[in-house]
Amino acid sequence: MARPRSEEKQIALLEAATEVVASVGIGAPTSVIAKKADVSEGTLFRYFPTKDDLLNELYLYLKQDLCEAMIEGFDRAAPIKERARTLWYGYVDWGIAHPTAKNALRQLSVSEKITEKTQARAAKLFPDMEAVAKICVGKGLMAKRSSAFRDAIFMALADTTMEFAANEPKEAEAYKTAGFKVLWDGMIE
Amino acid sequence: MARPRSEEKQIALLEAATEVVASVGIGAPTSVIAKKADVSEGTLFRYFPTKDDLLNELYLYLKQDLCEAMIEGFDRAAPIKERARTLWYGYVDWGIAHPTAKNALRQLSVSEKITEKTQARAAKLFPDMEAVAKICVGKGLMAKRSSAFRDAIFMALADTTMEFAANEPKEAEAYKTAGFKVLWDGMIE
Amino acid sequence: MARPRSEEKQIALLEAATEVVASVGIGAPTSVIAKKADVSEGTLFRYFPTKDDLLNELYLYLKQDLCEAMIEGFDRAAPIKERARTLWYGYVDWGIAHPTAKNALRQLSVSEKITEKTQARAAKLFPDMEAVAKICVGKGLMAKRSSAFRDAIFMALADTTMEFAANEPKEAEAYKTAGFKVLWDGMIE
Amino acid sequence: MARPRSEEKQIALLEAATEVVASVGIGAPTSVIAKKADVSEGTLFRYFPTKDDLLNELYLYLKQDLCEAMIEGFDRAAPIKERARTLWYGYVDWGIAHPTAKNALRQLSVSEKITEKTQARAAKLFPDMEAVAKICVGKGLMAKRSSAFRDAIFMALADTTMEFAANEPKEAEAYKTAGFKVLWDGMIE
DNA sequence: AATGAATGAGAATTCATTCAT
DNA sequence: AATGAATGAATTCTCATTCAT
Repeated sequence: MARPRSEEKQIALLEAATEVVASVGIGAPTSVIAKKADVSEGTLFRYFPTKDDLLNELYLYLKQDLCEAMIEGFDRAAPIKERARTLWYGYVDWGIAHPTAKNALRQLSVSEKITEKTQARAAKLFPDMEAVAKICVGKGLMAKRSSAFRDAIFMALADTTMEFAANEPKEAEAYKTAGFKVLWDGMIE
Repeated sequence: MARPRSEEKQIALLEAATEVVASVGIGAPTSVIAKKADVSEGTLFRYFPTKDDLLNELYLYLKQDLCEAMIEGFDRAAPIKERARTLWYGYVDWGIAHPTAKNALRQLSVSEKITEKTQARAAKLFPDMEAVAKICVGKGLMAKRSSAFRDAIFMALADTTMEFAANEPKEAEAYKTAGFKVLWDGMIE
Repeated sequence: MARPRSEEKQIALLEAATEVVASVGIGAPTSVIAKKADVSEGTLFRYFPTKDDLLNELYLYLKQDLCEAMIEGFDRAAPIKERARTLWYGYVDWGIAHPTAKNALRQLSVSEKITEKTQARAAKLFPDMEAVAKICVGKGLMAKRSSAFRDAIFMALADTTMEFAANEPKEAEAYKTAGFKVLWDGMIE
Repeated sequence: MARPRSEEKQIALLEAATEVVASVGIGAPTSVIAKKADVSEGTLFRYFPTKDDLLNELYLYLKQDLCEAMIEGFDRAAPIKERARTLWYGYVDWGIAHPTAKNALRQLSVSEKITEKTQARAAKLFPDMEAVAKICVGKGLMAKRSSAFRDAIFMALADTTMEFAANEPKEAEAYKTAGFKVLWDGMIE
């Protein structure tokens, strides 16, 4: 990936892509993204040599943001349930606060365009979570499953929860509580 | 009098579409689908006037199959946990047995192409599940949430479970058990 | 051209074609014409081996109708101006009475699909007119021009006249009178 | 900064379209037009977003050319018959000199593709004609008809005349004289 | 470095015509 | 003879990417 100077433009492109991908999906034309970023069609390809590159970078960019939101306020010294709850709320609240980002992320996640490599890089963005999850659910039936499975369950529950919370804002708090209960009671023996 | 329209071809098209959508996603070219179904491009449009129509029909076709698999062996008289388990295994096992179908269904589910109308028709395919789910989790915290939320949680967990079970067939049984535990312990108070 | 039995169907097809061509133009799908004629798609091609054949036959069919309308009430013994007027009103009134037929005819006339041969056959449909026109304008400047030119002028004026008369029915009579005046005063020295 | 959009190409496309539309009609494939203009298919759609847009622009382009030819040499101070004759010859001679343009214009005129808006824009191209026509035939029977009718008669006669003049170049002058006579004697009381 | 014009390989869809029934 | 399902070439239009300026 060439590294042309203006980081500003790079971010403008990623933000534009977030919006367009969220609303139109992976099939979003690069020209539309460029226009929304206030950048010429050609310039997009100076920052991201390929549309697929753009999508992969976008995936990382969004994951990054999400992860930062999740660790915020995380206290290694807190009791285990508290730590789990912090992560849970960090995740769910981020999704509610950034619906387009969340939607774009979902579109990217199911698309075949995100490479293994990108997924690997994404995992490294948040090594803490790995560790935390391990500690959180070190006992019980789940302990024997891979951490990937636990993460996936966590996310599946959180995704569902944020979806409903976003749709019915008045019930948001209730959904979040209910979702966390499923997670906790289900995963801890 | 003329050659009768063959259901065979319609199914060939749906099966072909399943495979192609599973591997390429919603953007799958109709030409590829037609070729895989061993049918001319024009014929595809005789059976499905529009690509979107094809996708919507495919969604119903797959949901239908899934639902049949789920109710199989369902016994209204069985104890509640047994009924839940039947549905759970029906769902998860179908996904493991038909990975491309399951994948295609996921692609369709997140795409904006599936109309409200289609979703309504799909819901009618499986009224039992509604009822069952209501009975299963009539108590506890979840009782206060909408049944849609419970369904969504069910599916989210099952999707995740089948994903892992399909990837590591040797561990399949363990994943299924673990997944069901999360569902049951999490949802029942 | 094969001559399958039912003349009824042949006419149904021509009538259907008239309507469809009038409203959609030469590009009208044969399938639409067949459906409007209450005949199968394949059958159309038993009556007219080719779409172009259908269009050419349609041209003749409409011209025939028009010509019959024109000669009606024609009196060889009447004074020359009267004869011209009869033709004029025959033509213009036909156009007003059968707007779709007239429109279809116009579409066909400008299309490149009508062959020389068809045009020749059309000319023979109405040999009288030839003769009449010759007599009508045997003197003056026009006498030296080809009869084809006179016919064309006649039709150009009549087409224009019927167009306006059809659009403003209340003024129809006035347009017809005005149009005939141009023809007569212009062509007779 | 980037390559400027070349008016040259736009004109090449319009000229190509003129030829192709003249010979094949409105159904002319955009691919053929693009190739004849020595431009890629994609480029055609950069200059004219839609085939219909191309056709409408072509209509204006040709009308423009025709109108310029008509006003050339027009002298407001000349006697009325002279003014009418100038327009007449301007029109007819243009048609004879540019047979393909004339033919394309006819095809466009009868097609349903030319919008009201385009027709309005075309009318503005040549406000003089309106005025002149009014003066020319301010008296007599025609005075009571709408100017649109007079214009239409003018054009119908001129179209017919140029058709014949173009086909028999040796007789061109005679046809033009004869045609003008019909116009003049017919329209002036 | 940035621009946006140019490209051409597809994409979805239509339709005249053929052919099995 | 009639039907209408099947075909596939042709059509309009889109879009990622390249390249002249």
